[in-house]
Amino acid sequence: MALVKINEILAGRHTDQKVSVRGWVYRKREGKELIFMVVRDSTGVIQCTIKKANPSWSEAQKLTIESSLMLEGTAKEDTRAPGGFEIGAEAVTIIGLAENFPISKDKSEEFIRDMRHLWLRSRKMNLVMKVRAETLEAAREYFKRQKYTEVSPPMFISAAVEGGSTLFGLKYFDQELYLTQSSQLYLEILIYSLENVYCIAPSFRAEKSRTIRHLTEYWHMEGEWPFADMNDLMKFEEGLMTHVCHTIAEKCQAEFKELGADIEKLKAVTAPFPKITYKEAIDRLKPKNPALNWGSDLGYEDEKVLAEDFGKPFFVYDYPTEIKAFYCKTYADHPEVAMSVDMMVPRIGEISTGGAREENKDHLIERMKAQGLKPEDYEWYLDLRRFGTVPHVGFGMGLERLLIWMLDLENIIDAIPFPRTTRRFYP
RNA sequence: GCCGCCGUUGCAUAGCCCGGUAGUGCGACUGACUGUUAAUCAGUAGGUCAAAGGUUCGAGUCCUUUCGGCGGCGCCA
Repeated sequence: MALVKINEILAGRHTDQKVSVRGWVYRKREGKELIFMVVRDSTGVIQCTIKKANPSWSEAQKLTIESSLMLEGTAKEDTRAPGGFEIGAEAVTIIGLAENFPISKDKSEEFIRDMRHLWLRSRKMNLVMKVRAETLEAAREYFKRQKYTEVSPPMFISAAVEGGSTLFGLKYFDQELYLTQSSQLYLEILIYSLENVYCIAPSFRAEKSRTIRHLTEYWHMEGEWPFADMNDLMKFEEGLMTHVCHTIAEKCQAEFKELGADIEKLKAVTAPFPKITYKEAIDRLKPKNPALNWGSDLGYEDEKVLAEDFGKPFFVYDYPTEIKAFYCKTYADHPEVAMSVDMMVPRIGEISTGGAREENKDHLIERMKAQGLKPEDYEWYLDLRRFGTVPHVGFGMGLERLLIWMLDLENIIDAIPFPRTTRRFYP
């Protein structure tokens, strides 16, 4: 008897054949002559029936929600069954009898967050995790096609990438270390050997943000490469975003359908994206928000207004130097403007930040001092400018922010299996 | 960091404004019934109302504080 996956049966590939499935009880309805067992595995759910005359009847009666089991029977097409197919069970074997499952149809957000380890079994989380995996795969595929080498940066670091206020500190034997908030500086080291590099790794931020788009631990897709400028950077980001959206639209149709997410939005993503400068953004927003001036940070509300206008991913670039990090390259003829670019999407705002990096050692030291940073803390970073410095660019994109936009998720915590927020780190 | 909302049985909730024996649905258990779609019907069990203090003859309800949770802004991806 062939051991099969449930989605194969639902695709009609085993109709009228004897099959064996392994999985868990998703629903159960018990009658006097007939028991309906809805069984799930990693690929889907299918209704199974067993009649009272069957020797396994008493075993089936014992089944509880989320018990694991092996079930053998005949796959049949049946319009009465949800999904159009069902298995007429001939033998049922309980593998692990489940206790009373705590998650039922009445559940609050708070409760399913406490039950995350069990909620991950839900259809919703199952589907989102599959889209997440496909997204990672599509991103890697794009980087690889463009001849980028995947590298592995450290999570323990000794100095901050930016200010330092958002770093998690930790005891490292007798020293104080931090968890990385971006792998950018380490990618910058590696371009001198491998040229085009990328990584997909966690970033940690100790921001006490209380929103639907912040995690303290999130997955960061970062790329960095030499001999490139702002145009190259935006072109690459457009290409990555387009490739990921189109690949997901093709590969995850079933997941989007069951989740009720809009797949047309992904198909509509095409390069080139709209691009506006920071100054143009300020001019556009000024009538609605008179408080904005050159030098103002664009707030989330401002970004949302812009995003609603475009209705799709777009870039804002050329920000004031004073609101950007020390490593941002500035224009030689007007140093008050930094070569920095954010990609924004509707509802979420920023999903990526990138820019050209300052390659001149003396300018870099000036910028560090202006921001109250000690150049001696960044000796190895300055060495990169001492030994064969090169113009280079890079960016970082938040994987979970990309996912909540693609899937229309209400909260970023559903884009990652084990979310860490300011208040939650269990399980 | 600032602001707002919430906490009643395993789960979801009513009751709080206007103080007077804590009610319902789901789940569990018992039984009936059913090609059912997280079915339906009958019955049973299940609650120091987040904690502490205060007001009161009397507090789930009013007041204060604390704890826990959620969200908005700031900050960011």
